[in-house]
Amino acid sequence: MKISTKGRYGLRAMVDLGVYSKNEPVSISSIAERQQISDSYLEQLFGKLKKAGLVLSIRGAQGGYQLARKPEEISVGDILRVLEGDLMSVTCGGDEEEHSCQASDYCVTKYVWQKVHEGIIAAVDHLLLSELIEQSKGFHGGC
Amino acid sequence: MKISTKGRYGLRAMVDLGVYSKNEPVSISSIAERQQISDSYLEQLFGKLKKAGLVLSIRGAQGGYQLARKPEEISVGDILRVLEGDLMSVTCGGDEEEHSCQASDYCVTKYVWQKVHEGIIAAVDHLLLSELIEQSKGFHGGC
DNA sequence: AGAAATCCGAGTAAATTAGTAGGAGTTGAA
DNA sequence: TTCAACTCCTACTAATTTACTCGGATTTCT
Repeated sequence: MKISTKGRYGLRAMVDLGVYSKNEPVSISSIAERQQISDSYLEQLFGKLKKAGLVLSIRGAQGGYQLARKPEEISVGDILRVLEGDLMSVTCGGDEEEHSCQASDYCVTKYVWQKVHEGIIAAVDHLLLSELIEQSKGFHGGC
Repeated sequence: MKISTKGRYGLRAMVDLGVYSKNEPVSISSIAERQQISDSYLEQLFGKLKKAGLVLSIRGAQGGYQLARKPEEISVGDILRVLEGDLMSVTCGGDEEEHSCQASDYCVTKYVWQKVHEGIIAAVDHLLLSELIEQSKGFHGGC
């Protein structure tokens, strides 16, 4: 079980965006260069982040992206949910309701996934982008 | 982010094994039938569980598997770690140490994965197989 | 002897992930 | 007013991982 590059790259990119945001928007290519991520792949991620309302875009030359909210109002969970989909599916069998436990909404392993889900959510929803940005500023960028 | 069939099937199988353990060993084929999982796939999973010391095997006719420890001494985390590998890799870049953060053992996103990891571990290590077995007995098997 | 089981490793099909490519539309500035 | 720097969008492909299957060897009870 691990987080995909979407989540990893996206989170780094959002931190980068926070760190390098002045008054002007930040371009994807500058983030990509600093973070050593492919331009076109990052584009895709920002498409999702924009659609989810976490960033704003300014088109055209000298355009780029900005955080849509203050970084203390964006949690790591917000970001990861957009990029990773559900952080932990809670269904028992697979993605959909299974024949073997259709009637009862109870099921042993579902209980387990529920607990794991709660653990993850508690962690990521209490971590704010602002914290990461501050830390990152102190520590000279990096991965 | 989700748990693969290895983890899901394996957990169900371990609960099943606990529920149906009397004095005799329980065969893979019987578990597979009750849980609607392919025999040969389950075999693989039990291979891992055995190697990890969570189950014992008895070979030959009328052979099968038994829990290696009392179910209250086996946590869900024990099982999932065996079947899923690390529950959450904590490295920042990918699987290995990356050039971009080799020197400092600090890195912003690594901090995030660490927190997520702690959340997951806290959840699964406090859930005991015995609890699931008891619940499952009450609720007529199922997924 | 023979059936019922574990054991073991190789092979494969399907799904997902990761990343590319190409081009259309937008805008600021020379 | 043209050009370059951007976002935006969608389709495609390569690589990796997952989810199995298959065949056979070995062990052991009856």
